[in-house]
Amino acid sequence: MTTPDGKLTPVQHSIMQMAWDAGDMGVTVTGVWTRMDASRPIARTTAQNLLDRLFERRWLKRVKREDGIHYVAAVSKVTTEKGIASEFLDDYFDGSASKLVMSLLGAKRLRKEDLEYLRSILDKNPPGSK
Amino acid sequence: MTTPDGKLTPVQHSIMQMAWDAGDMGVTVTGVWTRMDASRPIARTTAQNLLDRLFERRWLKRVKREDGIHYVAAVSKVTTEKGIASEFLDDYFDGSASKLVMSLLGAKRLRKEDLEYLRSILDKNPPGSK
DNA sequence: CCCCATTGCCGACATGCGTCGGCAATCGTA
DNA sequence: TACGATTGCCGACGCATGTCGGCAATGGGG
Repeated sequence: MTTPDGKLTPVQHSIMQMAWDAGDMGVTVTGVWTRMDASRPIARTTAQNLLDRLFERRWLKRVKREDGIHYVAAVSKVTTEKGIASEFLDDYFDGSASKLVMSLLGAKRLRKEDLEYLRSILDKNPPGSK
Repeated sequence: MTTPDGKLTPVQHSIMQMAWDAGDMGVTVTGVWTRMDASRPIARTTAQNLLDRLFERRWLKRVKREDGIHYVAAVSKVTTEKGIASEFLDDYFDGSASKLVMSLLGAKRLRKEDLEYLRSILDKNPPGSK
């Protein structure tokens, strides 16, 4: 039960991203507000609530410091993204990574660098039996 | 405007899946209800509303036939899945397919068949420069 | 022909999310 | 010291979603 609740929406994920980038330092309401406001104008209380709800759902930890309240990521980015990718696979691609990659290929979302990179990963993986 | 609105939740996607499987025949409220009820007990009106809202959002077309109302997929599965995969990539992996595949790899969601399949895809792709 | 099962549809609910206004406390500077 | 800006927090909204009950119409079997 020290595990986060539920899934992350895109907005929520973007906030977690800021928290991960900030490391132990954590983020503040004003900090998040400012950065979000850059793209789409947002009220300060909006950032506030987003942060608070993420805290209630145990995605963030609250740390009171001299200069105000900081929110620190409670789960690692790597762990979280494994979960996100896995759930997505199960929810929309029948758990088949191949199907997902094929759709990505069809959508032309795999650029040459991606292909080369994937090849390098594949090249140093479990003995390709064949 | 003959384009569907918004994204599909997992439940909604599972219904679209039934519609795609049914092809031109389409699905009926009772049919969807029965199949959903198999996993988790659901009221008939729940299936009804799910179908109706998907219709309002232009994911399904309504076809009145002698034996009742049928709902037929209004968009192809292939097109839809390209979109789903693309949006997911942008929303959670910074648009980078490589990052996504790495998470899948870390989550051990790429089985041997997947790796072999990916290799075969890579093998017949744009002249790997360099 | 009548009754009951099926079908279609309307309205409603609890929840979560993104969004905000307003208020009280605090703090730095003029 | 006094005042304006900053910070923390509560309550609320509109909307989408999954869920359901109830009712009217339709139709097939006894």
